[in-house]
Amino acid sequence: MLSVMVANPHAEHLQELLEALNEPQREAVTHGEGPLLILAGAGSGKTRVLAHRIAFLIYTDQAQAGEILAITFTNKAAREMRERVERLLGHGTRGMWVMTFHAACARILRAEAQRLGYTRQFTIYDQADARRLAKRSADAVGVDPKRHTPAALHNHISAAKNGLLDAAAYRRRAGSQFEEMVADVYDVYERDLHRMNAMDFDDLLFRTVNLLELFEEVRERYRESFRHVLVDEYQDTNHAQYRLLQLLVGGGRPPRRDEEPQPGDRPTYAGPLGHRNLAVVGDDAQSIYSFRQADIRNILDFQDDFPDARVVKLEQNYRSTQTILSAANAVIANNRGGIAKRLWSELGQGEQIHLRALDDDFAEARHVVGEIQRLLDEEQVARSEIAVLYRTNAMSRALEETLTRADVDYQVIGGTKFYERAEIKDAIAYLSLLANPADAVSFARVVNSPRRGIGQTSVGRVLAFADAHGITAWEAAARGEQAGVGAAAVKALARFMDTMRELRAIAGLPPVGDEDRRPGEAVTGEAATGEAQPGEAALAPGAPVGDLLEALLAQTGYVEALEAERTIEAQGRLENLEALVEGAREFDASAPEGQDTLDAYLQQVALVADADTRSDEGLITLMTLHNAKGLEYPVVFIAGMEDGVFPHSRAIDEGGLEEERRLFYVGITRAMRRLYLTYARRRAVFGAQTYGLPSRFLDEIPPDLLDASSREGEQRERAFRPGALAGGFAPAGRERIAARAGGAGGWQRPHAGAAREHAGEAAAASFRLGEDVVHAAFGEGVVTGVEPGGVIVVRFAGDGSERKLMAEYAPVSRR
DNA sequence: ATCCTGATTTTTTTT
DNA sequence: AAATCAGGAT
Repeated sequence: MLSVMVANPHAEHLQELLEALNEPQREAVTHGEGPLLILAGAGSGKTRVLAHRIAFLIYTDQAQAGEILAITFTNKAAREMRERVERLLGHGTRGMWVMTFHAACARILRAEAQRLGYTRQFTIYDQADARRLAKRSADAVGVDPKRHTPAALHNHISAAKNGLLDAAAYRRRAGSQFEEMVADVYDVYERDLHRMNAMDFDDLLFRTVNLLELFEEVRERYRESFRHVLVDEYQDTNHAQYRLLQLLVGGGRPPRRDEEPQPGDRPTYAGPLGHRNLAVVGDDAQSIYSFRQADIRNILDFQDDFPDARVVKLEQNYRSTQTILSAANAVIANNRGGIAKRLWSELGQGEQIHLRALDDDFAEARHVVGEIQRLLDEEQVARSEIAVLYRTNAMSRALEETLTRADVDYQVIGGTKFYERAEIKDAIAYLSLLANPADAVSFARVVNSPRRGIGQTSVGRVLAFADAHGITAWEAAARGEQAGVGAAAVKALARFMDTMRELRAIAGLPPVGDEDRRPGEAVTGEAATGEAQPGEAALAPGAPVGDLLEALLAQTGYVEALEAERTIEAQGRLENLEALVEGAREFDASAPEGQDTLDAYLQQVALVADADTRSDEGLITLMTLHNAKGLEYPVVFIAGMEDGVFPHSRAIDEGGLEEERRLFYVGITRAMRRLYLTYARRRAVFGAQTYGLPSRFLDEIPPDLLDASSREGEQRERAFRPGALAGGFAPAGRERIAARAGGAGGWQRPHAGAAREHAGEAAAASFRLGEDVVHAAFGEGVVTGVEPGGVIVVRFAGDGSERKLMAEYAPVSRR
């Protein structure tokens, strides 16, 4: 090692790079070629190790920037990784692939899609689009929609894809009538996707694996190109991702029993070994994505895959106090199996953990907010140092309302997404349809939005006609009459198509019909090898995406229709669209050399959830426990510590307790100095009151780690400013918890969600447009809309927000 | 084709 | 509590 350093022109940098590391970290960073497994406990500096390793590989000339593929699970993690590497190198990382699995696959497929019978403009369907398509497929097959929801069907298909089973392979394994039916739906779903030149999220992985298995030349090219592959959060990889990595680095093992090929399956590639320069980092105790088919065995069996792998354990935690670590260790000890790790910290015992019981979800929220206010005022804690975590997104509501009321600024990570709003999805669907005329889902979405007099029936006829004749929705729309569409709708369709053709011209796209191969006709085998240079732009660059969007919104009449509504809600939608255009302009400005900007833009929009767009400094952060993985905060609240909420009732039913416990472990270990746990005896779920018991996980925390008032049985709910709501009296957890922990068998735990009572009293006040109202949480506002079903829209003066409320039940009254 | 109303569903977690 | 869906009225 030393000799390398001395001979190296970057010797100074190198030394600096390595000095800042502890011994095992340094071992991982300086490991040379060959497989490397880094078992990194929570807070042990794994991101740091990855970033340093990348810098080390470059400084020691073991790799060029362009020869590194570093994979993360979220875009946010990717961005952070890139920034850290740039800081270490002191310059940019051009050519380095630092991105999510999905983004890397999309990029490879963009270049190679033609080999699989797709054009490079293929559309990426998000979850909602995929579900819609699954519903259509289910209808086509004649599935009873009452018995099987599209979501459930799509989940099965998704699981199959992540297991690398296509429809035929899935059918071969079908062992029940239900699975036969899923196979039928899968068949149609898969065929339609391909016909529409579209892929869902799972396809991005599956098709890339297909590509690398099928085309030796492509496989070799990417193998050579990525001399070193690094993977973060390896415990959360699924089978498709596992297989992808094996193909890229050349390694692997015989199939497991549940992966045995069946007669009729396409043979999988098992060729010569590759460079095997694969470095993975992970922690089996933090595996929390099995619902996405993550397979914890990937990390547990890494040494079977690579018997010569070097294994490094990182056990020193730099984040949390010993009290917090002890709690985390005690909790996770209740799981069976797993790789033994002893996390330790030099940060001292620190403060004990605070546990509080509250009467209901709003009392819980008031307690949390009251404590936050105290920390801000009395202890000079910064807002950015505080996070509130919860199990499900829906739980943010009580917290948000209470924070708003207390005038504490906050941000929610995840949750309702910008790109999921109807007007944004419409605009994106227009772009998708322009780029990919075969995209029937987008076609169906926008053809009558704004209203053009093309209703469900007409759209259905067009799509059925396209289906019957094996043509695209675009082509079918141009032949409305033959499709049996009524005369008025034919005219409307023609006008719509004219508009779309004009927009295609503005986008710089050629007229539809001759620019690309019809999707669905795969170019297979040898015939394809050698043609089509990846990365080469086939089309002339068109107008910038921002301009195109603006033109589109104007020419389709979309903006006009919204303006005509003259409601504040429509005003909000217009503002959202302006924000979208603005974002697109920023994208244009930073896009490299104008080529294929539309495709690149659509890809980014599809793959970048705004959970990872910016997170403002200076705000309290609210998010789900899942979203918190990889983050750390000096002060962490975990709310909703009740059985049925956390662990979630579905997980209890389906035997997912160990994963829930890992999720709790993740939550605890986010905290650096201070950890608060709260639960509510009563909580509104789906608008009905539910009674819950304290989470069984609370019993697993050694009582001496809890602070005195947590243990001593009673304390007052913290006074809540302003407007001092009734401070509830809370005889707290200890007796009940201790009683249960002590008494073997304890008391019977009612099935979660069993106890419910009806909520709300009547007094149906009818509100009228323009009336001044006051809301218990949001304050003063004005009625800006009255909708059917007793829904009113209120614009609040406090924060300018607009919210839909149930007039009958919401705490609003006339002012 | 579109609007209106009542019924049903939603809540795991995400690329 | 609020969103979505289905069926019926216009």
